[in-house]
Amino acid sequence: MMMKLKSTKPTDGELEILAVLWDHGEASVRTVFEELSKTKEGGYTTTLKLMQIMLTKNLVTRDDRSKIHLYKPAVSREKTQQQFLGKMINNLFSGSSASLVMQALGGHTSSREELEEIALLIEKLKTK
Amino acid sequence: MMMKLKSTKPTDGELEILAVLWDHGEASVRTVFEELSKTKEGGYTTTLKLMQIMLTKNLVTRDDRSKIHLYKPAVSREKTQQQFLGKMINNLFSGSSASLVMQALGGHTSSREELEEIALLIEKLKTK
DNA sequence: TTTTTTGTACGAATTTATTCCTACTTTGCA
DNA sequence: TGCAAAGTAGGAATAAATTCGTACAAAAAA
Repeated sequence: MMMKLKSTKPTDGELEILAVLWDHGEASVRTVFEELSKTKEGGYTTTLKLMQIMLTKNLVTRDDRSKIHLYKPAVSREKTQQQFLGKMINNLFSGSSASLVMQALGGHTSSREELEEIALLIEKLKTK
Repeated sequence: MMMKLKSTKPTDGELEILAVLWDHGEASVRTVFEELSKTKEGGYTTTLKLMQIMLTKNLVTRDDRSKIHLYKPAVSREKTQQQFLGKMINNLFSGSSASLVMQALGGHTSSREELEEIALLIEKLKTK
């Protein structure tokens, strides 16, 4: 029987770490820590511990052949985005993704190029 | 000096309660509890306690002239949507609202009418 | 009027997330 | 070699969110 390893919903702190890992592809605790330090307080071992916990939650994988362990995201950015979008659409937008899109477009500025791109996608979706 | 009453970011549990209050405009603990029970376990006093906490956080207001206290949302649905969208755009979409919109459109189905409506909004935004 | 039901208040227990301290190990270098 | 630097592991303290038990007050029903 096929048993998918459950990956729980990342917390806020975990999301920050995942963001770094998604950008780098693979990174040591040191690298992640340095990156987070740019915008955030906190000690080295805090990041370390969090990443260790993420390992037990199967949010990341780890290569520990070397002394310096290298971590990789075990969940994709896109999948995680969908996960959070879905939750938000249910919780806050009564299940209507269109309503979320309208709010996002209305409340946050987008460049003309981005708007063009979105319009294009809509055309494509309409012909489906 | 103008001091705005701080209203902190609602938690998941608080969001569920707010959703009921937004729909009803005003509701007793009993009403909210019944509503939540449709999709969720948990005792009456749990909902009560949560709503009391929300009062101290200024997420709701309360009319306690009658024995049955009536609660109203103190934050608007739209404002809260913007708050969460903003956070999500930063955390998960590298600050690009357009990228969030693309994901939402791509990953969650919308009706043709909704797509039309969005396309219309985009036209309006482009002429700005 | 007595009793039962429905309600609020509040404290305590639990759970989950976060933070940091300390111990120990390995590596690099003087 | 021996010492300092950089790592990981793991436990304990703290914080935040959630859950529920118990006490008591008010209203409704018997």
